[in-house]
Amino acid sequence: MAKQQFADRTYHHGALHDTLIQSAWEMIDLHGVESFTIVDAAQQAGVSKAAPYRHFRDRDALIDAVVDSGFEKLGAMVQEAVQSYETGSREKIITGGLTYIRFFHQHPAFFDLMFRGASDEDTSTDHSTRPQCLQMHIDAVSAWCYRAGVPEDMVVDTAIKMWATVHGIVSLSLNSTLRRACVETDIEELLRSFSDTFLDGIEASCQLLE
Amino acid sequence: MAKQQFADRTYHHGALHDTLIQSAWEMIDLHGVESFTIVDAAQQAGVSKAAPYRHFRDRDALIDAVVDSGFEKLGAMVQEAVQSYETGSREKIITGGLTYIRFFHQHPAFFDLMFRGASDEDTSTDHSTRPQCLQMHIDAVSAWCYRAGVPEDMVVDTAIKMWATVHGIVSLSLNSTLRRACVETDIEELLRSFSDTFLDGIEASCQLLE
DNA sequence: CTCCAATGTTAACATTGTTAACATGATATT
DNA sequence: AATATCATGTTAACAATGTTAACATTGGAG
Repeated sequence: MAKQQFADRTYHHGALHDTLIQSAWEMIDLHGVESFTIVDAAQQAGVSKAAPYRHFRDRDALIDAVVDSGFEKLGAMVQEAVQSYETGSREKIITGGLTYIRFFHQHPAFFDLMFRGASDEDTSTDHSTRPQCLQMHIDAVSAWCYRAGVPEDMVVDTAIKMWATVHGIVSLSLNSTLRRACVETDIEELLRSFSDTFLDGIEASCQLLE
Repeated sequence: MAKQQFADRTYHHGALHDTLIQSAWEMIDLHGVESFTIVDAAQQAGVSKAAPYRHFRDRDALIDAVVDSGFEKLGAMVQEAVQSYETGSREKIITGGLTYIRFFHQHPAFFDLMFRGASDEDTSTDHSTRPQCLQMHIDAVSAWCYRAGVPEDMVVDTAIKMWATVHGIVSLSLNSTLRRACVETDIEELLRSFSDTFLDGIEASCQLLE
């Protein structure tokens, strides 16, 4: 459906690369990676099933590109949500986390995909969007740490712990088996209280140092 | 290699169901799920490629059974590691978490697999090993909470948060992109300090209530 | 001992990923 | 403007896999 603007055009598609990534995103978003095929993607774009191979080495490479676009979307969404909050505020960190949660609740199929362990050591493509997302988070935590008097050498540690928390919560809430165990738990409230307990703990331990 | 005890036996294999699960475990453990095929599994068991369909509806059903066996292994390993610790102790919880981390560092391919979100609502098979793993953890946290004077209605909440923490840490340490950000971080030490900060926070907030 | 249900085999088939050989046309160069 | 070139698309093949149907074997219940 749709995408007819290119379907009956000329011999050359003109924007196949981007169209494939976008189509693939939508298809995976709706039905998961397992059922995603190059054939379907090509058909939806109105080209032959061999055409995608002019733009992507193989199926995995296309999926990899879709994952990159996912990190872009995630980064943009977090940035958007976070910008109005004061630099160094606790709310800025928590809002980032909440947005992270909401993003993957909207696109659950991509959670597994974007953080699967077996990411090839693919040096050919860029992938810079991935560390960027983490860096945004580290910056926010870093600013808060500075304000709260947390020593320099604990910043990355603190950021990692906060990220692990948010990530673990998402994973929990997306897993069908484990979800049953906490069906009545408000996920967003869970993150808030968790963050507060944790950040309180950091602050307390740092005040002892002074 | 191996499995010849059944290979040249009779027309009927005799233990194909379990053999397939075990072979599949090993193959996935070594090379990941994507490259796992029914054909290979059948060949390794010394049967035709159609034989597995007498025991499993399709490829996914076999993988699902392997995942169940994984939860069994995980549960056994945690139980083993934890049993010598005192009921209700903080160390018992942390040791459980450390074992969880070690298990998935030994079997990284199964982390994605065992916690993938799109687990079908398959009511046909058992799957009771999955909640069992979580229940063990909840019990340990529950015992600690009782000792620490944490009110009843905070127990599940606390257990979920601890689980999310451990799970997030594993996910972080297995992901190739994110691993780089914390390459010099000692994962096990990270869990210890995180747990201490968090559990201290819980204890402190509960003492205020008294 | 006989029969049947469980389990295994062989032989097909559609789908998919992938490549090779060929076609087209947008664009730079003369 | 004419043309050469290279990126991009097409068609036609292929092997591998998942899956099913039709048939074979056998262990065990009656």
